Amino acid sequence: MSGRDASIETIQRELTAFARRARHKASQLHPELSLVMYSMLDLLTERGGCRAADLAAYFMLDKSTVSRQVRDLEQLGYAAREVDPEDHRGQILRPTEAGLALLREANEMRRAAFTERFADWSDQDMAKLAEYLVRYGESE
Amino acid sequence: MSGRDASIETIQRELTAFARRARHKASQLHPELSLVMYSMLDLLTERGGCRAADLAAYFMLDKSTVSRQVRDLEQLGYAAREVDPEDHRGQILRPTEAGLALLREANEMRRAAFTERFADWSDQDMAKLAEYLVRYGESE
DNA sequence: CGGCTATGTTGTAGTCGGCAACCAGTTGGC
DNA sequence: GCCAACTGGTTGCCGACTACAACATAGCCG
Repeated sequence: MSGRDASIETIQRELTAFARRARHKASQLHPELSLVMYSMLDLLTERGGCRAADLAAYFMLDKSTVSRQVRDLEQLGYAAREVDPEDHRGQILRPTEAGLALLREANEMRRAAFTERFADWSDQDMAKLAEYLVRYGESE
Repeated sequence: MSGRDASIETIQRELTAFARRARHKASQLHPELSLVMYSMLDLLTERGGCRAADLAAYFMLDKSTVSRQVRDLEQLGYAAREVDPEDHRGQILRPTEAGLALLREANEMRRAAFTERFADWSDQDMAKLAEYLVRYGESE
């Protein structure tokens, strides 16, 4: 097996291992916000508002799934919807103040856990891992 | 926010996004085998047989969940059970020939998909990503 | 033997996800 | 202008996965 194939094996095994543990750890880290809702709120904040179709595309989820999650987010008061003035079919989703506060809190808890995990990493290595993951994510 | 914190934000977001997409991709790659069953079959093969309790501990799943998954694996003919001769409470689980063949095929398909995804990556970058992921996984 | 622990199974319920059918708004060809 | 095709979103329905609790069975130790 070539070095390339060995790297591929390692990468797929590690990413799969991560996927297996993600939900378990997520519920431990911030029990008040499901992983899905957290991720969606995070993307809404990152992009400063987007449509449900964008969420569905980004997370590779069915639009019905996104529709229900968005409905719950709105009912919990963490996100608000307004009709897109440029296209009345769509809705612009934005996090509310409560949503932003919850997100900040959850982020801080998660950041603390990650900080501990990366205690012995150099700044350069962390930046490079982040860069690789973005590059990998973009190829999906 | 420091560069370190920014890296942590990116890493956690990308890894979470990966987890969300993992199941989706897994079902596309080998529809006949769920990600959980694949992982279990993989561990059974790697360890050359183990008990349901070991699977539960490794995947951080409830024993009832494992029990049902194992039952399905057996009904599909991909795994076999036998009472542990040393402890009649437990069962030794082993992949069948069909299970091994399915695992080989799924592995090959996955490897091919990853190969395509990394087509424009240099050997060095792939090796470094693999190294980072292993290092990250070890800290879990 | 009698309590305690460990291994699995089953019942129940909740969450997440996809598919299909549907409605509403937009776009493009005629 | 008008109808067809497409897009964004909602809802009904169902299957997959998971946890928790209750239970049966088998070993362990006093």
